[in-house]
Amino acid sequence: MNYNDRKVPEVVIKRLPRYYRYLGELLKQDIHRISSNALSEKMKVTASQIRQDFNYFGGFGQQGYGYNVEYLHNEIGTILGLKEGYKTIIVGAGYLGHALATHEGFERRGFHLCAIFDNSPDKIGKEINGRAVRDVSEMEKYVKDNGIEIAILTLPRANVEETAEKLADWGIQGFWNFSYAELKLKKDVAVENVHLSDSLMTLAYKIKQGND
Amino acid sequence: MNYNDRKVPEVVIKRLPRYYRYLGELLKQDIHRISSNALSEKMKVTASQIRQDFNYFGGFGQQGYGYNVEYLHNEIGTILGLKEGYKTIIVGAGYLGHALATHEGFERRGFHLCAIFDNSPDKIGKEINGRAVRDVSEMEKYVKDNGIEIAILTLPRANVEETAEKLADWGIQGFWNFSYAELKLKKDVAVENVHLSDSLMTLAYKIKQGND
DNA sequence: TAGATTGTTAATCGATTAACAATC
DNA sequence: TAGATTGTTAATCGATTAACAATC
Repeated sequence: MNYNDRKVPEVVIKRLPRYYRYLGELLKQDIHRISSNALSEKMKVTASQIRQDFNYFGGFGQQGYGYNVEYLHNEIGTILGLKEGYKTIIVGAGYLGHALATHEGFERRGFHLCAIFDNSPDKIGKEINGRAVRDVSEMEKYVKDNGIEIAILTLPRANVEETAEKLADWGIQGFWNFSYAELKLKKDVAVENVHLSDSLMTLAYKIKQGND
Repeated sequence: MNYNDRKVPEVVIKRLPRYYRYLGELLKQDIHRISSNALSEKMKVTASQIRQDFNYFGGFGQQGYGYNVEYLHNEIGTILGLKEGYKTIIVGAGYLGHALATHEGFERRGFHLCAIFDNSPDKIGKEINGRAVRDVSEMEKYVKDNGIEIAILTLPRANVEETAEKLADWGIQGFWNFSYAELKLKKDVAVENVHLSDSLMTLAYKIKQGND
């Protein structure tokens, strides 16, 4: 699991993408060296937490020097699995599917979008970002033949559960689920649920607090 | 802040939308009464946590009976601020803006979408869900005249910071930000950042773990 | 070498779980 | 009344912060 088998807490994992993001920013600004203290100021967390977090994976710094930004960025990318180059499909070619298909940061993070599927005759055959939308009836063969690993689910709620179970049977290892339902699958596959409504409700609460 | 001024921890707030979601489901299934124990099984959390969470707001149950689902659902909705009917605009009429504009759960959670803005001549005037896309040059007047409270930011990263600062000056109280940048504004307004890339990276990590 | 800053242990803080008296 | 289940206090667990020795 990591260099010394301490279990990495969920909260730490959740912070890794944010570190990755900030380190990427630093690189863009041509900053190649940073101390936990300087980084903590930028990110509004404690330096202690930063050092503690990195140490779950073995420590990437050097006493008296700090961290090499490029190296650290790269290591975190590796830990997150961004070098794996996962083969991905999008299921559901609505506006959201469209938005994700044209999402720039996608390929950059090692996700290779192979195909887009839909069941509506209006959409099948139309091009999205240079790719023709395929008929879901061809999906089983495509997924199996091409060894697809990740499915992005942007289809209507009613069909999600059933579609995902099938996809898992055909070999999909991870789901990025945007439908309202909380996906719970029989097979033990990775699921990341994106609940936009939850996020919106959190915003509503924050505004209400501010107005008190 | 709440019925006895204990500060509600951030983690509790984050769980409220999920409770709200599950309670809504129960109502759909015509279940009108539930114990913390039964709910805990469905939601895969401890009954203790559920009771503890609700008690930050004063306790909504009855000994020997449990919770009235409708009442509880309603109360959590109120706590979250879903009854406020916030006036909302979308800034950026790309695919993501489009997706959110047609998002069904939107109005249902008390957000009233008033207008959509873009700066591209290609998009201005086009209809989205029955609303003409407006020119951003009219945005200041529109926001001020109509007392808009929330702005959903689905515009390119490069323009986000500047646009958001202006909007805050014009009276916007909350931002739902989808751009890659982490919004930090001078004014003290509510910001909910949605980092789709972070979510995707978390998925990548989970898959990698599963494969180990 | 002296100064800086990490890696890591120890102390603190907060959140979760357990337990049970209150009460419907 | 007896049984059920909450509201709430106390115990436990885990995460964050502080401190400092190791070392570049």
